[in-house]
Amino acid sequence: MVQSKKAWKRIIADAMAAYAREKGIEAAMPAAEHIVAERPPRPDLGDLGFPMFPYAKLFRTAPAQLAGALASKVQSPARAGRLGEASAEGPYLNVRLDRAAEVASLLAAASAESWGRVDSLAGKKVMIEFSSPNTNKPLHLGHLRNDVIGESLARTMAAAGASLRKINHPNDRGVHICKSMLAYMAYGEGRTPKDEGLKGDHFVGKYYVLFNTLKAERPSAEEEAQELLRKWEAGDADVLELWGRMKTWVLEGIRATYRRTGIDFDLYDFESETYQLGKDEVVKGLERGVFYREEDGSVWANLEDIGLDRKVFLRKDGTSLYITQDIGTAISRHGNWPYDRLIYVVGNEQQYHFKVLFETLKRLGFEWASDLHHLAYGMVNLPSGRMKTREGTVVDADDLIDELALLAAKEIEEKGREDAVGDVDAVAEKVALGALHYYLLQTSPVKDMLYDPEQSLSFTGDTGPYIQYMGARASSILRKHEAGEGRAHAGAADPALLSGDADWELVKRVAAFPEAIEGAALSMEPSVLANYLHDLAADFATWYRDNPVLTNADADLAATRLELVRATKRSFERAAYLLCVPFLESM
RNA sequence: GCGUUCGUAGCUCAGCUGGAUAGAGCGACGGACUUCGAAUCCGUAGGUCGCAGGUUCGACUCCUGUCGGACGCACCA
Repeated sequence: MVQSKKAWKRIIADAMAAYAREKGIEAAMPAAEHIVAERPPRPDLGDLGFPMFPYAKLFRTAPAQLAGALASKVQSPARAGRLGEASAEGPYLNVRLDRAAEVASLLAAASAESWGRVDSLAGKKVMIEFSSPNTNKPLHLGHLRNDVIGESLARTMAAAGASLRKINHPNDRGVHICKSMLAYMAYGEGRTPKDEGLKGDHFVGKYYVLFNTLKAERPSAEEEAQELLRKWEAGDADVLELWGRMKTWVLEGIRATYRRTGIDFDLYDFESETYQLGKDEVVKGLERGVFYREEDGSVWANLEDIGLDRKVFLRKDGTSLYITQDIGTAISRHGNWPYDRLIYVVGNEQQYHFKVLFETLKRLGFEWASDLHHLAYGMVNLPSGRMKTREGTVVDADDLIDELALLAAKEIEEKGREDAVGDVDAVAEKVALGALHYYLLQTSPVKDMLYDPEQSLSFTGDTGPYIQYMGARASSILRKHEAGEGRAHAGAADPALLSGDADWELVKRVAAFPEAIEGAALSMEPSVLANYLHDLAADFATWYRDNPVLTNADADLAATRLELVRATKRSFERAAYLLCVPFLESM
């Protein structure tokens, strides 16, 4: 279908050129790739629509008249290429594709191993940094959004041909880490997560919260935390030992959550290992006049000329800051693996930071600074407002998934699906993840979103489970066929049989899968794919209800529709994978 | 105060690089299971796309202003 669209643009461009010659018009004609194609609002108007408004004044002809003139010019090349036919529909040149030809090419493409891969980003190296948790507490709902955006985007860009490197840049140093250490020293009595029967991240997180208690009991606690940080930076053996121990606990816990949600990384790039980076670059930049030194010795950049502020890059004692480090990591990453793009999946509260970072790298003379991209995502709010640690309104990632899985298991039991499903808990877990991930990806990343626990626990409507259910229904039909049931065995597939309107609508939807991947990959918006998948599921639901496959009286039609089900299922599977929604054969 | 960003149906969200009557889901109401699994399907009701200008043959989409919300403007990360 993508090919046909391109071919039509070519044909129309040629027809315009010919028409221009006839009319003696010298003006430059639009290039084929610039001709806009759209979907007519109603199926009976055709499969593709080309508005003629933009070319009216070029030809000094009314759009409707132009559409008419081009329609006749276009017929013979279209027929020759089995591309269907064109007609003027008011000011639009509309195209009805050759259904049999399109069905044949779709069924062939969808059965190929390459189905679900496009080449829009072929040869590109994309590095993506996401998740990057603090190593003093477990993951919460906000991380889940970050994680699934990053993972889904990585998968999608890889499907679009890019080679990906996924990086986790945990924040494992700083005063907040020291606070959990201090509280552990005060209350931990040498206990381990095992002793308390807690997951490592929850265990350490507990002490981080206990720091507030400590502070109430001991007013010097804040200062002690600062002192601990100084010792850490000085390399104090005892401090480093405890730091390492607690960090390991947290990471074990967080990694368990990643395993559960299907998130993984090519590289862990700890801040404790990179925080010294960037200083040299700042010194070099100082010599070149990119930075200036204040009287107290601190080093600054003045970005006021582009409407930003002045920003510190080195403290007066010469130590580095967050932004200094980011300068260093960007440079060293580019040195190790020269990327065509580096995407930072980081909350939108850091937009200013990245603006300054990118601008500074540009001023330092790195031409690849324009390849850096901050994928800013919005906050996840609750109906009651913001999540706040102090108010205990943070939705813990593990607890949330547990709760969802429990509910899914109950649903399976209520429907009496235990036997059909096999391992109830395993399937319930996948339904839970499908519900969660789809919910988080449905909304475009830039927007703040509302997380309504009750609504997210509902499995009806525009949800992950709905999509999984449709995938399972498609699988079920194929399974029955494999088991020898149905009439498809007695027939032979013939693409021409799917020319009826009902089949055609589903064919078009399935065929649009590659375009959805391309759209999501280029715009870096997993929600594009999420919306596509929902449309696919909804179209399939309507279709299979009214159009018998295995039970069809016509064996050839049964066999052909079976192929369409197969193509649909493969699209479900691959699209769901890209969205981190587990595919289920049965649920 | 300055900057960034969001503002579409009662609620949660779509709406592709501006194009033909603005779409889903939830909720409400009414239908469909001796028929490939009803976590489903079909129908009805519900919107002056925050507001006001501007650009354009054409604006939910671009520009300006304005109102409202969120976030940011640390020698924290």
